[in-house]
Amino acid sequence: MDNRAKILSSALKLFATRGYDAVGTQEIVDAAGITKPTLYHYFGSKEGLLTALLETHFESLYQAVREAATYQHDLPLTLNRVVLAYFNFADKHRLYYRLQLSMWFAPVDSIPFKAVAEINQKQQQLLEDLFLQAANDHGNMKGRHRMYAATFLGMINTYVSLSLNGYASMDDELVYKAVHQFMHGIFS
Amino acid sequence: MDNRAKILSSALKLFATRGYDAVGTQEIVDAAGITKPTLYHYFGSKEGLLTALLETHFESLYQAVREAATYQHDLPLTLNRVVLAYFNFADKHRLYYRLQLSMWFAPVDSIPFKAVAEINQKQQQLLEDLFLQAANDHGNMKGRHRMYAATFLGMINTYVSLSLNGYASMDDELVYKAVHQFMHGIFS
DNA sequence: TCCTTAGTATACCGATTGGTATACAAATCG
DNA sequence: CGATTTGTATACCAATCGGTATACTAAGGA
Repeated sequence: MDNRAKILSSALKLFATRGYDAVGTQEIVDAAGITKPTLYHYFGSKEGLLTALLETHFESLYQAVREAATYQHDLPLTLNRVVLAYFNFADKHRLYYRLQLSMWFAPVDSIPFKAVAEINQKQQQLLEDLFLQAANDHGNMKGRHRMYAATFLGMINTYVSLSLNGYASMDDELVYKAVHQFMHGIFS
Repeated sequence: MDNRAKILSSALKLFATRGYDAVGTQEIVDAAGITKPTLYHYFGSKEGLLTALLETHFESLYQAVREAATYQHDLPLTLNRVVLAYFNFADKHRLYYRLQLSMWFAPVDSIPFKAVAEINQKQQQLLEDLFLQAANDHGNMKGRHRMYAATFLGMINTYVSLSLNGYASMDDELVYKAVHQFMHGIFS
């Protein structure tokens, strides 16, 4: 692992568990076993480090969700795939997903929120497109694709958060439960 | 408005928009028009100020939700009341709800998370009790009260967040939509 | 009136903040 | 080989961090 990777790894661990603003650059470089000029050589600023962290990890989540979210006239199947994609990713990159989750509702004028805004928007867009297409096959869904996208992602993040904190496990059963509840509610 | 109230007000605005760790005590006292010893006289520490902020505002949310969540063998009605209670509160105390929301998924080892943990637990407990009682009338809900509570609160917070950012408005229609989706899913 | 208490300001504390000027070493390239 | 680029450390910067010692004022009770 080269120094750049060491810095990313240390920063991920610290940001995800204590928060961006609560962790100083000195602590990061100490944990990485290097010094500050090296950090600033690779990332330019503390904010640049955070951005690089998101760019490094988000791309693979984005690709996975994008593939899962291609609509083929079977909404239940597609939603299952999307939830599965999120669960697989979050389970494989637990620390990173913790970080992304902690930035999801960050204060609007904070650095973390600005850094994560594009990521949130890209996820929202993928899901909006999906529900927009699905509305062609399910007339009663028309005009609600934005709400569906937001609440679906909200539900996924709720389940992931429960799992990351040990109150559930991201297995096939939870995927089924999540999708079923989203589609049919709690009464069936 | 006395000095204590001035400090609480300034701190709320700053914490909610920029985040607890990103705002220094000096900035808070400057905004309040007083000096540091006054802040430490009333709150003891920066963390104590945050705690006082939560205690000051959460109680009225808790009372409102507790009344709304008393089950009388009509789950749809009760859920409507709960969502309405949240919307009314969040709309009346927008800044505070932004703060509470930003701390909801805060990193586990951060001060904000520890400060908000009890609040999260109390809300979860209210909703768990509700779904536990409801499960007596709806057999197919049995054993899922924890999940229902978590996802219901997750959905409420998703809707509130959308509204606080201007993508929806917390009116009766949104209450109906939220409850309907939670109970019957998206297909009806 | 005297004493105590609450509240507030001035001025300061050591530690840490994000960030950098300088120098040097290793690798790369012509 | 010599020159240039990349990477890294030492040592430092002004500014800010959370917090406080001291002194003062105003108010209330005995």
